[in-house]
Amino acid sequence: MEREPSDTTHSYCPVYDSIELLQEKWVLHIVRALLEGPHGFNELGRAVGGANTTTLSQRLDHLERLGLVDKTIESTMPPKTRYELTPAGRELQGIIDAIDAWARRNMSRCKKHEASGAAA
Amino acid sequence: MEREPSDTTHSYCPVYDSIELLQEKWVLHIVRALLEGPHGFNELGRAVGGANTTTLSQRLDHLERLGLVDKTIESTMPPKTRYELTPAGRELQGIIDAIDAWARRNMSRCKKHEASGAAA
DNA sequence: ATCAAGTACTCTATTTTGTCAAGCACTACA
DNA sequence: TGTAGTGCTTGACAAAATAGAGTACTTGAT
Repeated sequence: MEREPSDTTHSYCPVYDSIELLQEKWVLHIVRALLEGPHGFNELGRAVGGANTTTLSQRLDHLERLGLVDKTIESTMPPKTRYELTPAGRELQGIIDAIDAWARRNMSRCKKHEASGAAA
Repeated sequence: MEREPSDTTHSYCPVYDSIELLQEKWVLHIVRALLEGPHGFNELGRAVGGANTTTLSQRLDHLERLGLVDKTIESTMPPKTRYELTPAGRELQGIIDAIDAWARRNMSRCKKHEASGAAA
């Protein structure tokens, strides 16, 4: 009675897949930034808190392939690109809102708890 | 006009910190599993889809230090441990619900989009 | 009694993932 | 002219996650 990640009796859960996506490093930060409006590439990198270009383009590429982000090249040579959320991407607002709500209510307490050496 | 991750003018956002926490690999899966009820260690590992023990104990340790997870050793020698969410941890339900709602509405479309070679 | 499997972990080695630095090709401003 | 900005890509490298073995002990089957 073994279970593998690809186990078909346990999988196919879209929620599991979504979690897999959202826990990719920077993805949630990218979504949060993009919910505030379209961004350029470097601009976005700064907005999310300093993701490096390699990772950033990798993540954006993934989000684009999933149809959550739209990439528009406004001009090639002075390079100008615009990244923005598609309708499906904009629906992620609910998730960010939930995180926002939780964070404002619990995060400071968490850090306090951590600092007070709760692992004793 | 440089910006570093530790930039105090831009930081201190609890939301940013929460995202940092939630995007740690397996954390969302762990929370989702624990919302269904308490779990033992190996049991939890299987529930989240096969995280290895090293990573799992690391994550549980982190969540415990933040006061989101409670660890109870029920017996030392037949080893038996119980992991469960604290009240603050249980409040993460809202986030999982939001992910759940989004996933059911959009995830299948995403995968379709991806498969259809949208990166052409 | 002995074998197989389960509990909760930790340790080491290897693979996967993410990051850093540099560079291209060009514009804008001083 | 030089410095800084735009949007990326590539190759070398570091950090994180993984597999797999090992510890110590119990339960259930044979």
